[in-house]
Amino acid sequence: MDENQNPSPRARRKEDARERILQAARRIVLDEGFAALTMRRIAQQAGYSPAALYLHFECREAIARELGEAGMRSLHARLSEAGCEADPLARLRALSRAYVQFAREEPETYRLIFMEPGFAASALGGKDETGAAAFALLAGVFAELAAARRLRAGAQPESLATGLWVLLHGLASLKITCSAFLSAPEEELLAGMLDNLLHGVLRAAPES
Amino acid sequence: MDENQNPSPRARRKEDARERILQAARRIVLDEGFAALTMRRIAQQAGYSPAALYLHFECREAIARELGEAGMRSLHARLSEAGCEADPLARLRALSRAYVQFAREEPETYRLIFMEPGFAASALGGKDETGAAAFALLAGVFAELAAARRLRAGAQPESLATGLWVLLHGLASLKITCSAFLSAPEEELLAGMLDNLLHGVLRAAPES
DNA sequence: TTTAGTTTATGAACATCGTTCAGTGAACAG
DNA sequence: CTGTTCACTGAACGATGTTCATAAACTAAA
Repeated sequence: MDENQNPSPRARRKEDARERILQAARRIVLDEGFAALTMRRIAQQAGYSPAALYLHFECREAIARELGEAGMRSLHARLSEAGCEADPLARLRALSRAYVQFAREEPETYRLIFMEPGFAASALGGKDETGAAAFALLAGVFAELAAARRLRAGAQPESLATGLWVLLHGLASLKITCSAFLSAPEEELLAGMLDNLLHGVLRAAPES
Repeated sequence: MDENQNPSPRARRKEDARERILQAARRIVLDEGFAALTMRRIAQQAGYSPAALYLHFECREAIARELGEAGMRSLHARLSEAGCEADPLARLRALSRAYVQFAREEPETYRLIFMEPGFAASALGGKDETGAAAFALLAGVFAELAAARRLRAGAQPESLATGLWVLLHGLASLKITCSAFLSAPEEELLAGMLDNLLHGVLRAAPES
């Protein structure tokens, strides 16, 4: 089909409208939170009638889903940026910091991706390649450590990567829903947890 | 004031009504999920008119909050049951298993307590003693380990307890919102993560 | 340009949501 | 028995997601 090889003014304006609606929705989530993401509110912000949104999106959830996918791309970009550290241990710490930093700076986006029912399930479990790519960044660290024989016997890289994600998500989501509970600064908590993880997982005793 | 030292039939029936409403709400959350917790649905299930609920509760969120507190008591009870293990390491594993098991068996209750905005914050950060008691069960393990000098130098019991909660919550909540992502069985994942944690935290190398 | 057809946008409406309120009957106190 | 309080209801208000008939705007063919 016509991918983008002949952007007729029709299709162009339609794509513009879609993008403007998404932009309005993104702004609402950032400024007023996910709970404020209302069809009427989006329409008002985008300069449309509420009914007009249904010409470009199937339903409210479709908009939220697309917003979640964009958020996942944003998270992946941040992780990619942190993933250029050469040393795997430094990279692991950089990736972890970038992850919780994303959740801290855009809590409503993080909630939309990972804490609302029906989004994360399709984003990570389904065919979304961005989620898989983000996970691969974490898995790469442990794969590299395993290749260098720096993991203790019996440690499986994939399980470790999953465990790291569990840890990061636990910290990020608890900070969002239950910030009063995490008494210590999360950066400090994160550093301590990573230290524990590495102490338990690495073969030798690498300083830092 | 009159705590319960003169249960006039008036107050008794009022308390009964409250309890019946809560019971109906609990059933709805368990059977149809938290999203289905509607005032009209609760009223119908309890045999009341929707408006009648406001004679016993301030608003929908008040009902949900009370349900969340009851859920927290239930979680605390489960943890208490698992907390009678004498050996601290075995107790840690039992507590962890009980935690994720609760989240697996009552995911909607767990979501209500820890994943919805405005509940966990008040339950754990505020003056809710049940949440603090539940956390104390985890902290007790590490306090005991510290007293027996089985923790590695520099390991702070309180931080370790928080870290364990982070880990458990990460596993429980990812299982709920993103079950497709956790490929390995969660029991297996939990065991591996606990092993890593202990390997990194304990002084000697205790088998099992 | 005129005409026919498709696309885009709207306003009104429906069902459902949380919540409020005037009114109704029953249970209580004197 | 009487007057008052209490538990409860039906109807309503505003807001939600969504649909539909209708109108305006743009596109393509005559």
